[in-house]
Amino acid sequence: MKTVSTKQQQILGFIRRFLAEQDYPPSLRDIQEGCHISSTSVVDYNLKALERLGFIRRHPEISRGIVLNSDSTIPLSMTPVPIIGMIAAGSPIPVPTPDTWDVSAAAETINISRELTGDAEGIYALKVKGESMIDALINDGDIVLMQYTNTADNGDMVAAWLKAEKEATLKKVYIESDRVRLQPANRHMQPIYVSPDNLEIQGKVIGVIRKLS
Amino acid sequence: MKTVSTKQQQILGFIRRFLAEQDYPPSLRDIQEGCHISSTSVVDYNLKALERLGFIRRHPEISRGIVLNSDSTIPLSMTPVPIIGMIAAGSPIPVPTPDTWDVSAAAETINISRELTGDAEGIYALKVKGESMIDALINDGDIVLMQYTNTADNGDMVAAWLKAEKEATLKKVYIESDRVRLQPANRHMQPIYVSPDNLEIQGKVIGVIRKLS
DNA sequence: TATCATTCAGAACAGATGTTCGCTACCATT
DNA sequence: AATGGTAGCGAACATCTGTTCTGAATGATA
Repeated sequence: MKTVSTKQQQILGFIRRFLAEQDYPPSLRDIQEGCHISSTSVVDYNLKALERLGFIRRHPEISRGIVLNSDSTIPLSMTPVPIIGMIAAGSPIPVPTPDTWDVSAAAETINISRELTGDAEGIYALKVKGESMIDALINDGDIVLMQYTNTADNGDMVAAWLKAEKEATLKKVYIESDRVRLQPANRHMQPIYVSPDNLEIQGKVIGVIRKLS
Repeated sequence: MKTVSTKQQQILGFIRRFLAEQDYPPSLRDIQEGCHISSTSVVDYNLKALERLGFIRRHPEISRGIVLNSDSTIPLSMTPVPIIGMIAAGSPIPVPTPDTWDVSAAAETINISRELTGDAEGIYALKVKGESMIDALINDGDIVLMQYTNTADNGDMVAAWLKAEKEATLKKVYIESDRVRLQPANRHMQPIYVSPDNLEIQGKVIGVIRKLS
């Protein structure tokens, strides 16, 4: 393993935050809890990796003997984004809570270049389950980058929940006089029309990532 | 006890140094060794005092959970000086070693305002024993502030060791053609003359402190 | 499928570390 | 001399904390 994994980035970020807040370094168990890691051995394992990669220095047998190396800053060009759950046609869309913002609280994260995320807050990701989003040009296994919002401008691609149909979908929204047009990204497919009352916008899609092998 | 004792200043200084060097706070035992304190309980005792006085914050039951408060800097106007021994007419003058420079290594220290010490390094103190220095206007129990040096300029008050007489004395030195004049601070008293070979200058007197109750 | 490296889980261990307690020493005051 | 507060000593204790070990998933590779 030559590159720093997302878990290691979480740990690194946690140490940095802990240091800023407490003014003393965290213990393994502090990191364990803070990053929701199951065992101290896993923390140790990853800290060793981080040390090997030169991000931190450790003082053996000394409590809280973790020192951040000056160059341990995660490149600003990348930012970890929490993957807060799955999105599928038939199941409710996971909604981020203030807690899930925290990268260290997420079970899974993905590193996104700043070019995609910008500087915005409230970025999270959903993993697409099933092929129901095909008409949005989104396939099974894709990662959808979301920006938290309750509203949307015309033309925005959003994650929408259709209350009556109990269906999640990714579409472009166009607000028309008394109804909302949900337009598939695939221009050859037909839009659907829903009443504003039936629509719940769960977030704005700001990107899609497809990892093929 | 409303004021911070010299031992507490030592501890404070040690914590600051340790933090600067290691980037993580010291344990009680680190402080114990670093300040040559006999028991961790004494460290704990003084840390509690320091916390009460607002110099530090402590996180109970957390290893190295010591945080310096921002205002915990020892006032620059004061600097602790090690008292490395006694000076008496008939006994050799204690000579400072590189080890004794360290305030935290000294058995006793005294806080001196910077007006007296200046910014110089190699400052130490001697406690005067006996009344043999009366002619230097120095009494029993006075503290003599010394600056480490082997040489002296004309007119400097020095701690001198007369080899032949096996005598320690505090006098002003004036180098004359082939001899050295040792002039008492008290102008009414007569100088003595010694050969340069018979003279060992142990340090320059830069101040005298007399504590009268 | 078989194999190997990576990552993790869980537990146990040993050492590091903060806390506490009874006792002593010193010093100023009564 | 008696007293009380401050400071220190030394040891014991409980917890915190880094380390280690065995075994199990997991994924990539052949």
